Amino acid sequence: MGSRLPWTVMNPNAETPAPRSLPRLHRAVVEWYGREARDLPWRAPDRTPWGVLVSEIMLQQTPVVRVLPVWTRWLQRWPEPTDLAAASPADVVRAWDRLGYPRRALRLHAAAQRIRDIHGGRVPEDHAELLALPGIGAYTAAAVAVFAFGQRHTVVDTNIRRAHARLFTGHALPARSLTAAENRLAEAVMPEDVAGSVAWNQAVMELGALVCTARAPRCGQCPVRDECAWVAAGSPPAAEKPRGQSWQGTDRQVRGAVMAVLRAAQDPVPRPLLLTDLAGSEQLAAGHSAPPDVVVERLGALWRLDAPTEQRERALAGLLADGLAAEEPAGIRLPG
DNA sequence: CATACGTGGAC
DNA sequence: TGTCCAAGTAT
Repeated sequence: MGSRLPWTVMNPNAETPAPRSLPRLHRAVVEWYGREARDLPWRAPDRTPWGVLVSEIMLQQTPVVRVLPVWTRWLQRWPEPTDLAAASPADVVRAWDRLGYPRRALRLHAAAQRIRDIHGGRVPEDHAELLALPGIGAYTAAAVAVFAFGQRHTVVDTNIRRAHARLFTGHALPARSLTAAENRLAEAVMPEDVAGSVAWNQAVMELGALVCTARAPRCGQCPVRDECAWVAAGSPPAAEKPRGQSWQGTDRQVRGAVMAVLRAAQDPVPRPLLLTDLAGSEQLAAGHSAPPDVVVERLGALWRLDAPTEQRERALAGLLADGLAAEEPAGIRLPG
């Protein structure tokens, strides 16, 4: 067979070890990383496992540029897990600022307490122990084990999934949810030696973030363009359109607005006042460019859409269930 | 396996 | 302008 197509294209279900061409791929991508990688503080020589762990949690579904300032402040304020463990949940959520998904902040806080209580205040190196921490799933456990402790694990994040899909499988985008086949592929294409595997994981992730991007991939700058199954196939478009996350008029939107009010308030907010504030919330007005009176009218319409009070109450119930807000005589407040 | 979960920048 | 997307996790 004189075909130059990547092995997975010829043998999509293969679970066999790496083909002969992989070392060249490894070298090309790792060299590219050495040239083009971003200078991020959680990659610096003086990084700590705790700093890496914090960065990985913050980076879940959140862009690097938004994480950078918050991460820096966070590490200054809470340089060790035990420092964060001693903080109040309210302070933790406020310091989280507007990174989004504030439950991550609460889980990170809980993880810090667990690290203090059963790991002697040190971030555990063991993958299974990392996985057992709140807020840490398959990706983050592997990422910390690899990037903080230099171990050999398959790191599979959205960047790597996309790069693998194009490079090896020939698809524009990976499936909606992570499949067992993707994990097998990640293991199959990873260098056998520990140092090589760490470099490869880091480099492919960066390649996905900077070059092999979701929207407009910069194939002209790709170090492995000639090896790419997707390019070889003529860069066909994605099979199915991604399903957008609904937002307007959902509990989620209301939860976001509630969080904005509670973050800004130092004292408990009386329930009636909270609901009033929500009606005038910028969050809920965002996306409307009409004059103020029209916006207010539209918001009114939004609230009236279907049982508006019930919707607000449901969002509030969600916050209470998450422990993000506490119900007390004085009003609603952040926990702690 | 699908869905809920924040926030804001880019096209 | 509305849609898509960003180093996922828990249920």
